[in-house]
Amino acid sequence: MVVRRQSKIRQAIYETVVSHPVHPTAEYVYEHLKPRHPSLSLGTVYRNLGILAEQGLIRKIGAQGDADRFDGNMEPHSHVQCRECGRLEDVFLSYDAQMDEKAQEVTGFQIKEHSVIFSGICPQCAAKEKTA
Amino acid sequence: MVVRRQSKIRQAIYETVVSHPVHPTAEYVYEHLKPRHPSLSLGTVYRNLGILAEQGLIRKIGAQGDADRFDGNMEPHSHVQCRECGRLEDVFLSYDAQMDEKAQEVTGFQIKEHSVIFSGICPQCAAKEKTA
DNA sequence: CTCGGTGCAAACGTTTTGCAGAGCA
DNA sequence: TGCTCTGCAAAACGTTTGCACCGAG
Repeated sequence: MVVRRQSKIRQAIYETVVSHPVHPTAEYVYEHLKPRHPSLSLGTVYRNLGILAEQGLIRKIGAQGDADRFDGNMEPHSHVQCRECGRLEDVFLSYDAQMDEKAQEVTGFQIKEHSVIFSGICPQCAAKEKTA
Repeated sequence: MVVRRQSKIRQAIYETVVSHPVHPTAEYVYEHLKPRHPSLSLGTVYRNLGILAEQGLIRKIGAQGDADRFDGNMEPHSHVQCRECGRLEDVFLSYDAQMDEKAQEVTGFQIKEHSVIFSGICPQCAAKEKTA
């Protein structure tokens, strides 16, 4: 597992994650690619998502919910998750490096980075609640 | 499942989470209580952790790793997680409510709160790395 | 030709759930 | 007594892994 070869499937998986701003799960990527790659197996999707994340080409998001979700946008940014429907979206706010310094002082850890997840209600679910 | 009764086991589970600042998993709580409550079952631990979280008495932490972890400290605070050993600790920094306002403007979500997770290397693992 | 990648299926660890019986109010 | 809670076991769910074959370099 040292020198990686180029595989069509891995490329396709990568492109799926990058071009789908919904922050897909492995299952989602699998379902998306299955029609054009009928022989694709779910294990391969998991393996490649892991490899891509390890190589720093995509990122695994630590969100609430059952399945891991992936993000193809590597610019530092945060996420919002809807409490009702689980929808996960990007939030572009400037990265506050001072927080890392403060946390380092307080904890004694060598802080590398931080991630922020906002939690709330998305516009669609807010509209539904008014109806109900 | 509407009116809750008081059960000794739920009380014991709650106290375990509150008094163990390691942010225990369900498994941890189970192992901790098993000696004094030999009939305890893991399913009951999961059920009660879910109930306690739903009631706002404890909090489920969205950290990296296999098993869910719980926190009995309900004051708003953040967490650091060690990349090496997975250790999870509290970080007390003042809550920045302005971030919620900004995120609300940017996303259109009704933001209720945000959580911050720092990632880095804990002092113990940093020491080990020097040795290696 | 070699070694990494893939498909398949079995296995794993975590969490949920259906059920019958126990226990709190 | 009525309804919740518990223990148990099975199963659901997401994810990982062993293996034999396939395919890129």
